[in-house]
Amino acid sequence: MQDIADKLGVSKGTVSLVLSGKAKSGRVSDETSQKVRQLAAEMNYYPNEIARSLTTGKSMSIGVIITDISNEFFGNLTFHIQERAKKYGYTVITTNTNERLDEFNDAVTILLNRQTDGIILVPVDGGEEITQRIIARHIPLVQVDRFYPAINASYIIVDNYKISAKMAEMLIEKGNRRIAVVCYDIKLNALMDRKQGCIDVLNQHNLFDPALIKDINYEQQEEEIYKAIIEFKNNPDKVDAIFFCSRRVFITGMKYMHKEGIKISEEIDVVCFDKIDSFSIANIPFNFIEQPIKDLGEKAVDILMNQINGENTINQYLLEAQIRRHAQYE
Amino acid sequence: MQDIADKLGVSKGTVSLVLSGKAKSGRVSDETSQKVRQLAAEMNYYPNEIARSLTTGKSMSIGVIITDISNEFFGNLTFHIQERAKKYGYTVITTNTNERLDEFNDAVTILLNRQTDGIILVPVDGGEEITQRIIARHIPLVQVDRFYPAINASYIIVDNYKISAKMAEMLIEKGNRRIAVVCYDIKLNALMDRKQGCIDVLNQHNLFDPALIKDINYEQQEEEIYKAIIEFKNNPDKVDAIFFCSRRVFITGMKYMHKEGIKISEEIDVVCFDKIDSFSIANIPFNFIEQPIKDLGEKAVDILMNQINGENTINQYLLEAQIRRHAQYE
DNA sequence: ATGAAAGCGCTAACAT
DNA sequence: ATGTTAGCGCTTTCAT
Repeated sequence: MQDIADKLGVSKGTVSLVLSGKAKSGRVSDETSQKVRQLAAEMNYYPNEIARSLTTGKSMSIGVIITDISNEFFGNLTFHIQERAKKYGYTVITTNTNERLDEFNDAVTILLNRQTDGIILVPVDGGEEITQRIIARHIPLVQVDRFYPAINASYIIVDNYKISAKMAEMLIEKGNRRIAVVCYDIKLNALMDRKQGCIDVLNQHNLFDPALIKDINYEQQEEEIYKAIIEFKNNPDKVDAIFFCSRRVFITGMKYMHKEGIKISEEIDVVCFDKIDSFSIANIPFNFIEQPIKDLGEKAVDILMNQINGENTINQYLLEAQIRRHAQYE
Repeated sequence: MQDIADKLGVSKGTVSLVLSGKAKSGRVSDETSQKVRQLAAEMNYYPNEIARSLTTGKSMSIGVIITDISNEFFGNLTFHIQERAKKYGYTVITTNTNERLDEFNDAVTILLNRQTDGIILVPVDGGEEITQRIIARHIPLVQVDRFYPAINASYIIVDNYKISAKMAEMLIEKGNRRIAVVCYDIKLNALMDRKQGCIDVLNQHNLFDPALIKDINYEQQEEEIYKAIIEFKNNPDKVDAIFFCSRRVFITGMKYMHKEGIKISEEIDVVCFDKIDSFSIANIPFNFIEQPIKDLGEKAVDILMNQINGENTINQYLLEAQIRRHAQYE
């Protein structure tokens, strides 16, 4: 920048004004503007955003902390966050926690140090303390997909309880009586709500059987899900339907149902919480719950941007999911 | 930092030395070190990485430009890149091009301005010019999954041609004679190699029939793939197998094969180029090609880091993919 | 063993 | 309409 100024015999300040688009305001003459722009192009000058950030105090970047970018749900979520942020002229730094507290803590620290202008995060079990630090430093924050009840901050999540209850109602209406639920044992509201929504409805209809509720340990999901499927298969009182509380659990469950020769839908109905891109490779009918991922991501960014721009209110949104059906051909 | 220095009556420089772990070198006394560390913790001081970057000239971040983070392949790739970068203490900024040149150009410009210490990118059709700028600015660069033949830079890709040819050989060996290929018409080496690998082998065996090679337009893939499936179904000379050149094409193809009542594997064999997480929801046997995504991502980071650390050689790797089988139960 | 000071590249307030 | 200057928070060289 100094180079440009020198060669043109003008000052660095003037060059800065032109190059950061503040030339209009009647401040710099068109002639100078032209010359500066032209020379900048010739020298192929690129502004140094780091230096700019240091002076302005804004990094024009936001941090996103998710569980695992290779997971289809978070991949989609991140995609929409990134595309939305792009519209605002913001850059996105993503990090994975792999559902681990230590990685979550590291991620927050790094983003804080990098002076991201705001943070969107998917809470991890036990992360309240470090999350409070974000707030203490007055860095705009939005929780997504889950939230810490003990923390007073913005969040945007899906109404897991409601849609799960609705799904259970629907299963019962269709004549299912013995309904099983397979869910991780992780103590996060998103998952617990899904399970509880089912259980409450089953109870209302006097159809609740604790033996049909399976809590799966995340680390040993393969074995535990397999075990659950076998139990359901051998249950003397025939199981009518299985509600799988998340994508991965559903995939694994289907695998072992196939292995056990269970005719899905004919013998046992299944439900998947989440839409999977590749449902169509299986020609089997079942219901699934589609979350409004695009809304989730875009709105998270919108809320964050409002906070970055000085708005001081806390926004807590509960979005509605949809029950949909993957149909069978023929 | 100045605050800490003032309160302790030492200089900013000393504090800097301690806090950036350079206290040892016999430079700062243990006593001062202690005091500085303690006070920093009390005041809960966070270093400003932006300022640090400005002085050191290293941003400790790398940029990653991919097609679309919501795509399972790129989600996985990005995951491994991020995890590897984390090990090196680097932060990752990701952006999606959506396979569009304008977005690709924007992405490169943004990363260059942000002073990322290196860039890993998935080339987009026509992006040679801006990619040259990265090189002109001496920013370390690694291409992944694809590469620009006209550009002399590092890359790491999968040997698409070889594995596709091998797959075709295998199909023929198993007795398939009429083998179809469904592939996007995008002019990127990764895709063209997959198609060509098949075609060359078919030709060698005198089994090549141009009518069975379908070039699919990316924008109208649904309709075009459907049309292709119908054609195959109605082909008077029975089609034995279909090689789908990528994940999305496979999923869509399977959908329409189901719709048309084609018995997959029994009537027509299928092959999917790429592994899909949720194959197991379908109890259908078929072969697929698994790319070494983890290697791809990790090695890309390793190569980049070597360059960042001053190594000047260009590394071009061709990794081997694997043929695997999704088995059917019973 | 520690202090002082320059400077990274830019912006913004103030002069002129 | 444009020049000057201070300073963002840190590292690093050179003195002391």
